[in-house]
Amino acid sequence: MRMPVEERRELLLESAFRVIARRGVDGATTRAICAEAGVTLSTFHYVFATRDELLEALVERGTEKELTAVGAALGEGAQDISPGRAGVVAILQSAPSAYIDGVQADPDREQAMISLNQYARQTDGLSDLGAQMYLRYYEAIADALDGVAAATGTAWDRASADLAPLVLAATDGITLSFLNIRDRAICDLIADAVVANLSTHIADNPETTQEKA
Amino acid sequence: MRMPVEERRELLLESAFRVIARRGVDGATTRAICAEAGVTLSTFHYVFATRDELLEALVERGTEKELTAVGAALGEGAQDISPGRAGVVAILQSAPSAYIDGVQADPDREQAMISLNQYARQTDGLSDLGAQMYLRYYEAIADALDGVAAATGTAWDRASADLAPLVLAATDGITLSFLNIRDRAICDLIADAVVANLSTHIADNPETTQEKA
DNA sequence: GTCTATAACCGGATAGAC
DNA sequence: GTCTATCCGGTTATAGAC
Repeated sequence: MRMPVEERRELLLESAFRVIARRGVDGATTRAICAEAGVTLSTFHYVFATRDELLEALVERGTEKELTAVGAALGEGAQDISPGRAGVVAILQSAPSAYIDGVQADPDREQAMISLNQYARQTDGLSDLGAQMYLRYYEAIADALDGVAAATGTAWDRASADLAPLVLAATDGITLSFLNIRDRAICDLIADAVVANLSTHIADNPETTQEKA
Repeated sequence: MRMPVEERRELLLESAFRVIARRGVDGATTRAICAEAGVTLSTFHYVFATRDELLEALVERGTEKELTAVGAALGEGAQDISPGRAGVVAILQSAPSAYIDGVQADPDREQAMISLNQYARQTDGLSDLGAQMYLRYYEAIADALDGVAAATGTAWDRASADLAPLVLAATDGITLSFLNIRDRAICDLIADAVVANLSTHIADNPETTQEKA
């Protein structure tokens, strides 16, 4: 079945991601990817010069997709905004819950993201990309935290950039816990702890001081 | 150089771990492991029937070693015990700091542990082992938390089994953060947050009530 | 127990027809 | 663009000498 290059490229990237989710990066041989995509080796090499090239593209693409997914998840949480500390807590509680829902619904996806991150870290020329990936997550989370504060008329008692690492660490912890023992209750425990911790960093500002009293 | 089987077995396991630390599980070919150990392929297969057999043994051994390492780290922290809330906080602060020191001193070691955990999770017949690994960590951490409380004459306001997941999630988060961006300050931020969170769960008991006033 | 040599296989990549 | 057929390097595992 003939197909323009860009489309075939997308198909191969998606197929590769699915294979990696099931069998890890090293299990994602060109043959396995091609079988998943329903094409032959030649078609693969018509689109990508080498397997490494596909993996690099996949690492970049994975980061972008994850960032938009995170943004979307936080967007949902920001639906029901009530001002003041209570409003912040409500949003803080819904976001990790939504994240855990996502992990539970599609654990293989997270498995693939972890595999790709590890691959990037251990691969010459891609380790910087792994670092950038994390830094961009931090930025996105910090922006989201600022957004929450702004929307609820509150503020954080320290730079949101200092709070973002806690959030990412928590999601990493939640993800690994779930992938290893598949116990949602434990994930909720971790999520509750982060929410509790973040809550201690809400510094009510003038508009909502009445919440405090 | 002749050597009893058990000794050769140990040597091969250690060599394999070092190779995995540098190049990942899939980079740990039998050849690479043998080169690291200074033996030939035949010697490898005299000790282990297959490469998979070595990897399985290594996953088990890795868990044990990590558990004893965690125990030792907590043992150090328990040197200077002062009673009451202040004593707990002191221990809580020293433990993660020591953990981060360890990660910083030998990041490849953590890289190897992560690789092995991921390998176990994605390998048929070893995924249960990955789960057990995590559950045993939880137990060890819960025991340590109980020990801290007992040594300082305090208590936790909830089951230590409900606090353990937070600690492991934090160490996972710290480890991944460091491996990706190598910024110790960020690791300390995460560690501080866990300590702060755990501190909120100290329920002073009769012996140390004076601390509260 | 450890070696050298080799069998058997798998993976990435290419050639050339269509 | 996509196919079939093939090359070639590297990997696991084994055979048989010492």
